[in-house]
Amino acid sequence: MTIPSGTRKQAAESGGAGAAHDLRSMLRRGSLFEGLDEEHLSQLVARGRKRVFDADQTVFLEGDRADGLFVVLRGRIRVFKVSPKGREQTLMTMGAGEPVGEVAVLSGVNYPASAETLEPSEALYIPRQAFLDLIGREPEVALRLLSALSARLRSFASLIEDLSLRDVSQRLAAYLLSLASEGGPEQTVHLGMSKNQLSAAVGTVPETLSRAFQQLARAGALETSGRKVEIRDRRLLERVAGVKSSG
Amino acid sequence: MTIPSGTRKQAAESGGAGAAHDLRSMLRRGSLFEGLDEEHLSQLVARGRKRVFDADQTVFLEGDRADGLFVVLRGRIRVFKVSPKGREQTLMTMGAGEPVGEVAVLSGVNYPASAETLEPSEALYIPRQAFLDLIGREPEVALRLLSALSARLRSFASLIEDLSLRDVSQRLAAYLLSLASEGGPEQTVHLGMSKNQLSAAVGTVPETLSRAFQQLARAGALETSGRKVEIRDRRLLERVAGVKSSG
DNA sequence: GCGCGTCCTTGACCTAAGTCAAGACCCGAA
DNA sequence: TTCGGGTCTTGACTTAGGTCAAGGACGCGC
Repeated sequence: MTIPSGTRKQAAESGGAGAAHDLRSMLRRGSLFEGLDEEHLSQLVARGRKRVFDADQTVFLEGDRADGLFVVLRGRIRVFKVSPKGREQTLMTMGAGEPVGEVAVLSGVNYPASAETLEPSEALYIPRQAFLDLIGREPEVALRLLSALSARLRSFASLIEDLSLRDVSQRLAAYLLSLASEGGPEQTVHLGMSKNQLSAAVGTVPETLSRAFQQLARAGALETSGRKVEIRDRRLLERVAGVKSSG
Repeated sequence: MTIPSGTRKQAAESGGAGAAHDLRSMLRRGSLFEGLDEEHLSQLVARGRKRVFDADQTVFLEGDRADGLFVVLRGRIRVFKVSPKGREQTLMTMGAGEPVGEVAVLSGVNYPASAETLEPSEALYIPRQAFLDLIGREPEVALRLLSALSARLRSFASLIEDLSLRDVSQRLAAYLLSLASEGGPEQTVHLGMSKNQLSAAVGTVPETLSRAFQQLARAGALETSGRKVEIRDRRLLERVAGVKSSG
């Protein structure tokens, strides 16, 4: 429902030349390529292809043959699964500097989930072999990638835990707190996506999400207006979420 | 409930010497260290420590400080999360040659989940630094590890999908089929764990699991007896599971 | 300002699945 | 053989949360 086929426009492409310097510095910003030397970076950019996306545009679909991966340069991409009946479950949301679709490159031949943009975005598309060459040659990058995948594994594990062992209000509270991360007891957080998409991230349907919000609002934990949520009682929210300390 | 504290016996340990050759060939069996040369392997074994576990013994608990990882030599280890109320959700089950706890070594300082044996098992405990040294020095191993983590990410993603978008019968059917993997339309599969543990793997409670079995049995898809399940109608089971083709 | 479409909320309903409490079964020990 | 312990199943009940169908509310173009 979030990806009516009519919305699958073609993304703009641009060859390796042009703003190559720009690209390199953008890549460096992400933890993955942080300390990478000029030469390897240039090679990567030369063999890659920048792609520009509108908001809510499909990046790839589950099952598509994966000949490469994307590194987000700007914007946000959400990765999700779709049920036969059209319900969606978001697996993760990736921002600038983070890789998307590398799992398909490292094992298997097609993307294990679908991906779309949450806002106007740019990504560098890197062909499989170029990426494999790089990590084969630069152990440093391989190590960074290992730690990135580990972190993702952690977050998947906690999503599994949430879906299996906690109810919608708990998940919503936890999600909001993760957006709020630091800050005082009162604070405004921006969802950065539609309530529809939020429901997919939290693992429920819009109706139930709405009721969960209502419940938290009635309890005095927060107030909502559009895509903004004002946290009124952080402690309460933490109590609802179950205050899990991360490792 | 599966880990009453009284069960946390001390695992037997043995120094690097002794059956070192045995260990090396065992390690080579797993895909992770498959082609590794004798020297690196010896180092690994020298710096590691073999540990022997009974069935249903705790290997580590979520939150424990992680100074190293385990490589299963024999038996099976299941990794799981526990809710405040004591319900469990198993994340994965690892067999011979597979690493357990490497996520904690690669990112973060403590184990993100708990682990226990499903049967009498042996594992090589490898201290963090020994492992990091190895993958820093042997790009081949790093690559293998990357592909192992990718595969795990895939399986986590599909567990998330299952928990969020499919019901218990579907999950059970899919699980049984994954155990049956190949083979004719009629076939006996061994669960290799108690129904209690199976319910944690499938993401439910024993009562509901029991009813799901009953339902599938009444439909003629299978028959159960103890820890064995006889598949009577594979097609039907596949239809229930939703026949997901893997990538 | 008006009308329309999209997104969000609300209400009423229904069903999957969790809880609680017995019982049945199996097995090993005495 | 009988007792006692786990483990599994069954039944009756409750509830979270999904579904369906209307309404609102907001934003945008005209």
